[in-house]
Amino acid sequence: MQSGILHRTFFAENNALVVARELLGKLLLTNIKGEVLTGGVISEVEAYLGVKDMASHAYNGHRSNKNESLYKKGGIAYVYLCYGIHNMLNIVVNKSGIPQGVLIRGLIPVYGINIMRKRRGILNIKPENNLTNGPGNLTKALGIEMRHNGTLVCLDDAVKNGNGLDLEVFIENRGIKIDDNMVLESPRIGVDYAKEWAKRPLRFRLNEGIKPLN
DNA sequence: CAGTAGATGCTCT
DNA sequence: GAGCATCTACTGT
Repeated sequence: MQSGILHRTFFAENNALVVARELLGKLLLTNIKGEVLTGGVISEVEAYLGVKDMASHAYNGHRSNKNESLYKKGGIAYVYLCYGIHNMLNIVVNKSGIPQGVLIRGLIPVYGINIMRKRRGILNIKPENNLTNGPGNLTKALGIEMRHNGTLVCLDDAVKNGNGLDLEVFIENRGIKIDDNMVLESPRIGVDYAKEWAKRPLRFRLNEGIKPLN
């Protein structure tokens, strides 16, 4: 895979399982207008496998204004509000009509640490390794909001302004290799209601102690 | 440490 | 009106 912002084909031509695993070690970055670049290395993700997956918002073909983004062609953001407080970021994957996504749950902070602290409202109070851990925390640190729902997060030649210059939220490859022995697999968080799907190992995270930088 | 209550707002029934 | 793909602070060891 080339370095730089990922291309839409990667998201649109792979399933959530493949993309989830591959996103570990990539950089999730935000360039919110008028602010400094913020973000870091993706360290934790979950795959949501769509219509058959009881933990998915698209289970059994469920479809509404809220989750409409999931049904679009991969390579855009699916952002929704959880517990009335937290914005959750998924990357939509697979072809149009196949509603799969990858939830971003954790980052190793790299860029714009002070801005991220400011957005979190913790300044110098909390230790840095909690700055972008957890799906609600990282969206807050990166300035990701509901207005980003449905927006492109990668390059797409077929789309107007798909050259990456206008992206506020995007994913980059910096050539960080994540070997299988660096990855922990476990059940997903907060989906106990999903019966047998609650136990499937669809959560992937970097082993503690491995902190790839640059 | 582990366990839990409360905050909070929108969608769907 | 219920129920959420959560987080923090507070309790009790």
